[in-house]
Amino acid sequence: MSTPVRVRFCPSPTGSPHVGLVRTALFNWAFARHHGGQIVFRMEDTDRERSTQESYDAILELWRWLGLDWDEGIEVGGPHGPYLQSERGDIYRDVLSHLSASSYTYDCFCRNDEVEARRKASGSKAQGYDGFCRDLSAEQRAAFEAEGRQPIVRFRMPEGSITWNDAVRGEITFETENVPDYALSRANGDPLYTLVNPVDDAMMEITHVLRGEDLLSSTPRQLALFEALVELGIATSVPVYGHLPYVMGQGNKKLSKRDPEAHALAYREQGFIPEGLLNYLALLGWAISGDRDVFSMAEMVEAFDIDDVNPNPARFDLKKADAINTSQMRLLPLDEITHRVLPFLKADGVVADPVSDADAQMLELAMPLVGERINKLTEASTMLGFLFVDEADFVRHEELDGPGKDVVKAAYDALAGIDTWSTAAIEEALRVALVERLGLKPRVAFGPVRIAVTGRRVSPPLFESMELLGRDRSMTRLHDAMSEASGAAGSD
RNA sequence: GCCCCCGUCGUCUAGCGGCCUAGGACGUCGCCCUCUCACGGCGGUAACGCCGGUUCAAAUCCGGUCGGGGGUACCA
Repeated sequence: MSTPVRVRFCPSPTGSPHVGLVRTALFNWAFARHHGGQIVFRMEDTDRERSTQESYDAILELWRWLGLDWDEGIEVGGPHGPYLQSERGDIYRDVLSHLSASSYTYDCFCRNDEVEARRKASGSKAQGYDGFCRDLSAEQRAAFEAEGRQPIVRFRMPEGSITWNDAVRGEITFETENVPDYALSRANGDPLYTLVNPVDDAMMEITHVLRGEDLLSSTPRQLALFEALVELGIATSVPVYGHLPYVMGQGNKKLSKRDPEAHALAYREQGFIPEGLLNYLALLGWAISGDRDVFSMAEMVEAFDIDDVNPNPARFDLKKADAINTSQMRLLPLDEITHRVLPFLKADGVVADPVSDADAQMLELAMPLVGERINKLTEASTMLGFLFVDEADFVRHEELDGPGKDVVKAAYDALAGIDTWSTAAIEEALRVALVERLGLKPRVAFGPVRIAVTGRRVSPPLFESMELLGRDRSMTRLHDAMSEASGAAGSD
């Protein structure tokens, strides 16, 4: 048996969580679960300026909604804590001192403008730090300190080349001459991502680092640091790195926080179900097979592996996301849909919170009519609202024209005479009166009636709706509609 | 500039040397079903960036080229 897999979620709590972040988490999750491994959740909040509690909360909320669970870390604890980087300062300082004692790092006193000036003077076209402070003499150092300068700590990149076998891209090599010495800490002593990310991966015994392609070019320096950590006994081994493709927006730019479709939590608000979002996101860079794209997370876990991931960037396509969500909705049993739709109905004021017995009863009767008709949870409110509203608050969202009013009148008259108020009886009466007697096409016949009774052009099936609404309320609405219509049509 | 990544229908992808006159899905177009909507059914549209090479055989391997993207921070 090989080493058990350990992966991590390590978001920075800055801003609203991005769908790309979720995709990365999903692949890590599926990978770990597929291999029976473990997932560590830590928060990378070393950027005090940008980290916020709101973002932190939003991320956890999102993960829970999606069902991306973890085994160790934030809120569940574990043997490698704390899992909040802002609480690991002592650890980083300690690592830094070990690194420094073994000359893996050096203090750098340079200011940016000085580096810039030197580059200009030398005519070099290279970017990045020039290594000026690599081998400072005691005198030079003393002089800088006398000026009151505070040094930052830089990692001393080794000579030669660095190669790794990327889990999604295969072998990648960088010459270290193209990788400048880089900063591990700020002048004020605060550790930077470049330090804390590999250090935590080492100490938390992460075996596979699956992350966004945007971090690919920082991998050689992390690998170099890792070698140092191994030498120092801080890390036991170097993890496998795999760089997942970008999630792109419109055009050729990566999906930015400014794009509305980038915000993962917005999908919940729009009525997506987790199964739908996750399923769609899984398709961005991975496929379960050549002829299928709707699947459960259990199926994904069963089938997923990292070397099947496609390295090309994927464009986020909202239309397809919608379609996948619809397919997942169709897979839910009716009572589950009802259960999930309820919070939306409450939020929209369609039903009271808590739900009254009468509303609960109506809902149970009405859901079969809309369960297969809605593609998002939010659609239930507009579709069902007419059944729950008080007559005094009922509004028709569509106008009825003169002919429409006549149809409603005919419908009213036809329904006034029926004995039993049932779907079949209502349909029979209306068909005879409107289609047969008046010779109307069905859509012309039932359209005005639908508007009169439900207030909308689009509704659940009409006859069933009327049965549920009941005779009195249906007749009242028909009556109101034809009266109002005649009044409104009078001037035409 | 330098370094790195990527390159199959409009989009997401299947394909890992012959099963490919390239398959599926979304989109789109047409038709059917139909009391609206949604669903569903049928059919059409549309791609291996380009040039060389390897091979009996290349979308699949290699090289180049072009194109796109990313990095080049005391951000992550």
